[in-house]
Amino acid sequence: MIRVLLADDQALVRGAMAAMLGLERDIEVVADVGTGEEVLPAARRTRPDVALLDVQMPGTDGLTVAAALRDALPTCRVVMCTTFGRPGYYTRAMAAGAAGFVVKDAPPEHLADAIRRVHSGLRVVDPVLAAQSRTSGPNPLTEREREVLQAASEGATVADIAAALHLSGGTVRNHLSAAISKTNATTRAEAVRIAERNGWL
Amino acid sequence: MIRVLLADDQALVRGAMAAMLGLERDIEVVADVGTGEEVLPAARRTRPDVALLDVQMPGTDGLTVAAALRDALPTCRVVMCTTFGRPGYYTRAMAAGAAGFVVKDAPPEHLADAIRRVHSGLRVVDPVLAAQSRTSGPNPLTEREREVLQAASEGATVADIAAALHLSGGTVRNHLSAAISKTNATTRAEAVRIAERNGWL
DNA sequence: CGGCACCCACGACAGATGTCATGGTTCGCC
DNA sequence: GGCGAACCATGACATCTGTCGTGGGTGCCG
Repeated sequence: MIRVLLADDQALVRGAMAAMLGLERDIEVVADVGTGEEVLPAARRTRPDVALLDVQMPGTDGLTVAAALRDALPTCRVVMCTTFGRPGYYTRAMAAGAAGFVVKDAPPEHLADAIRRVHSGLRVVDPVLAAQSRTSGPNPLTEREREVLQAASEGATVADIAAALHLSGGTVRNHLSAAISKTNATTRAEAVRIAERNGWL
Repeated sequence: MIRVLLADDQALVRGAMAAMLGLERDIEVVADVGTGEEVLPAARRTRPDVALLDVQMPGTDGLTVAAALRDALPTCRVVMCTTFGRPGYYTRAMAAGAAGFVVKDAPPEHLADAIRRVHSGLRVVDPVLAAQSRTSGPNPLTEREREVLQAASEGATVADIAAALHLSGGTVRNHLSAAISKTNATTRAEAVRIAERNGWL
């Protein structure tokens, strides 16, 4: 029996996935939570063999949780599950010690499959994403650039960002300019889109 | 036995929802499709009692499909299902003739419940969303403003939009200015965010 | 130590953006 | 017919944005 912990912020799909996995003879869902913060306590309590984590969650995101979980329960294998097949997510998930990566576009059978493989010590990779993550490369943005672009992505103006990060307006524009150039964009908005698509934010 | 058609672009969650609904004694999933275009043919073939449609789908979106389905199979009731509880989606879904509206945050039991209620002739509404849709009101943007803002949301500059819509740059700026003012925003980017949140795009 | 990368800042400039005033057209409605 | 709403357009203006050059500070590595 493979003990599975489920983490996804959308209760409906979480319940649905639990139902689907429950149909499998060798899989047992022992816990399901809706936020990143709940994962660790639930995992300590239920000792799952595999944790299925959504990347996007309110509060602590799945990637951070994956790393923490790896430290707290080294025997528990992690499968990341996400709506968006962004190359950056993939690489970051692997860096955070995930053993598998499944996009929500994949055929349903893939999920139970991935859980079994990961449980038996194998790694489950999405070949398309793996290729993309090689071509798109690692995050080219420096920490400051990422921070500034992130703020801009939420609709903040230069003045807003400058105030929030205690910088001068000129410096903010410099960082934005660098980010725009590194993403091969021509506008701030475009840079945001590209960075988001690659999971660089 | 309630015959249900499932439409959601993410195969994994579609399969999971099918599995969950399959556990219910009185519900039978007779078709499941991944795009808006496939809905009508599948519905004609399988004659479902209830269609569960995701709002966001590649190609034809769920709201359009709902209206078409209402014309083609008037006996088939429609439940809209979506990740984002945007007030505009709710009102548009109701206008398109949907009988129910479920957000993916809702507890899993709600889904089967909603299907049963809708099948028995009732309407299923999300009280929170209904309230929001009253306060946020109907789409204040004119068709042109919506069109221009939509283009801007995809990262296009004024010049790009002007070229795409065969307008002068000044006109585009005027429409954008009007949209910004109507959304109580101060920037184009902010206007986009607000409009998206309300489902006005 | 001398590079090198990153961070911060200032100034200046072209171009884009948001606002406003003004004027034209069409269409539906009282 | 008069009126208002939506559409398109122009020109002018203040402001914001993106770019570039320059300079100074830190820390790391060969």
